Amino acid sequence: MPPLDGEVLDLATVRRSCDTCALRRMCLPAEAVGEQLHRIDKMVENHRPLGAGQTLFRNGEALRCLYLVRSGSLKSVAEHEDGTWQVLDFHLPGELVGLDGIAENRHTCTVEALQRTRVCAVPWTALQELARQIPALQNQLLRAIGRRSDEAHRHLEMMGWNPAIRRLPMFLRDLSARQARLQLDPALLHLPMSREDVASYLGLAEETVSRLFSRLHAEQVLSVRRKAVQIVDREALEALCAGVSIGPRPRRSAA
Amino acid sequence: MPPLDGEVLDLATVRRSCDTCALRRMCLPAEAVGEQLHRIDKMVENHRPLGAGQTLFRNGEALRCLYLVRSGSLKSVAEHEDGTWQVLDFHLPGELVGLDGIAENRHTCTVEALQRTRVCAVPWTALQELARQIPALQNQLLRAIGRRSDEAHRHLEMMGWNPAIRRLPMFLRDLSARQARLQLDPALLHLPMSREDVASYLGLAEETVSRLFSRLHAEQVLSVRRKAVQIVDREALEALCAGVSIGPRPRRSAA
DNA sequence: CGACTGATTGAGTTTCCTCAAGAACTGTGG
DNA sequence: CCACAGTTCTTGAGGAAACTCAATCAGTCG
Repeated sequence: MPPLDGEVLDLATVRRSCDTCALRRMCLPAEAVGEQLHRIDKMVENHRPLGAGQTLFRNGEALRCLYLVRSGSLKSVAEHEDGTWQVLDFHLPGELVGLDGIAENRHTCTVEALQRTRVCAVPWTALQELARQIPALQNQLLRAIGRRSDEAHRHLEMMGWNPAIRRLPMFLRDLSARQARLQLDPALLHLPMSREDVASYLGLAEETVSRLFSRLHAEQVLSVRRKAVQIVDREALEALCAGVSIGPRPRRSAA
Repeated sequence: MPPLDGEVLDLATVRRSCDTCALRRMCLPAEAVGEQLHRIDKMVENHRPLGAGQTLFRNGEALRCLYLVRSGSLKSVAEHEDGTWQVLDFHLPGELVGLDGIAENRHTCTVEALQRTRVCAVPWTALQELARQIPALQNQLLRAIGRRSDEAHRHLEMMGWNPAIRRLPMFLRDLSARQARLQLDPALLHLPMSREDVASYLGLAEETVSRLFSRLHAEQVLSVRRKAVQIVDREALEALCAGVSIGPRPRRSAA
């Protein structure tokens, strides 16, 4: 069996308590102390590990829980009526999943594990109730949802006006930063998703993504071997991210 | 002076109280009753009307209030470092504005009036506090933020894999539905934004949008005269929205 | 070791962008 | 009230980025 990706912290161990969890600071109980922490802890359900390709929940299902990724990774997929689909997000350890169900009390996308993945499950009604009692938790929750739409907006900005050669570096930079937060080497990426997934996420064709990887490899910006991607020249990568935009011309300052 | 757009309900009148507001059912106090309604009402600040082009808040400003559009319309604009910008959203009466500031306690985009516009302002800290006391309000608030990211995701889906000829009809259909909620004629649109704004929102060039309007006019789907757009053949418009997608091929059902 | 899935590369085509010019509307001042 | 200047919108021509189709090349798993 190949070594699992993203297992450098002791994330793979079965959850004991929030108190001892390596991800606590990135999680909902980030600011909770003592008794509060205990109440949050009691609420969390264990959830059996997901194998690659298994779904955490499906589009249309009622919202039951929010999930926090402990180890592994997942993707959020929007499924269209005509059978096409689109990757909306990837989820790494420490990230909250399931927020898509809040508006309608029903999930609006399907979340699927990209590899063997463990999550903590937090029942939504209990969480809402507890948030009412613990102001810091309410705040944490509101901000988590807010962050989700900010991220969607950043995704939108990337898709809107950047050529492909800029999108892929931006994606890799983002992944790298998220790895860094997990105390993993920010230069050594193990993409858990397929080229097709990356392409869908970036709004490009699979072939285009593949060509770009090859090109960046040839130009010594990356070292690419299938899913193992190493950032060889970070400055060059950043330069690509910052490359001249082809968006609308700068506006004259409005009234 | 030309007649203002979107003034069919008595939205233009100065706010008296949430109790008598035509937009109440779409607003935060939707489910509040009696004493609760009064407490929400007391919290709302009057806000002077904005002229076309004036900003409600700017990118980077601290989050002070959420705003509810009473009449008129606004756009959310993301401003990039290199001077380019992108329209992320349009806001019509009954819609909540300012949620972009929640994650970081600081606004991440600039919101600008497209025409003469009135809003109600709700101080954020007071709202948070009150939400703690009124569960229905907390729920309303969480769902409002959740809805915002769902909308961003739908926007993303539209931008990701639809040809231009499909994006514009989808945009018009969306606007039409939002007008219908305001009890305005869903077939008669008065676009308050410029072609450039529409183009930016759809991730297209201004010229492309213009050409598409002309084409849809020629094909009797729309009647277009500058900002006055009439949906002549709704079925045809829907058909365009549903047109064959060029996204990734349908997935075989995953494990 | 062979079949299968996923990734890469090539060739040709399409969509949509850019640049550029002209038309329509808006508002201002004579 | 009309003429003119400034915007905004429309239309045309040409080109480039990225897509589709198709074939080949790893790697993986039974």
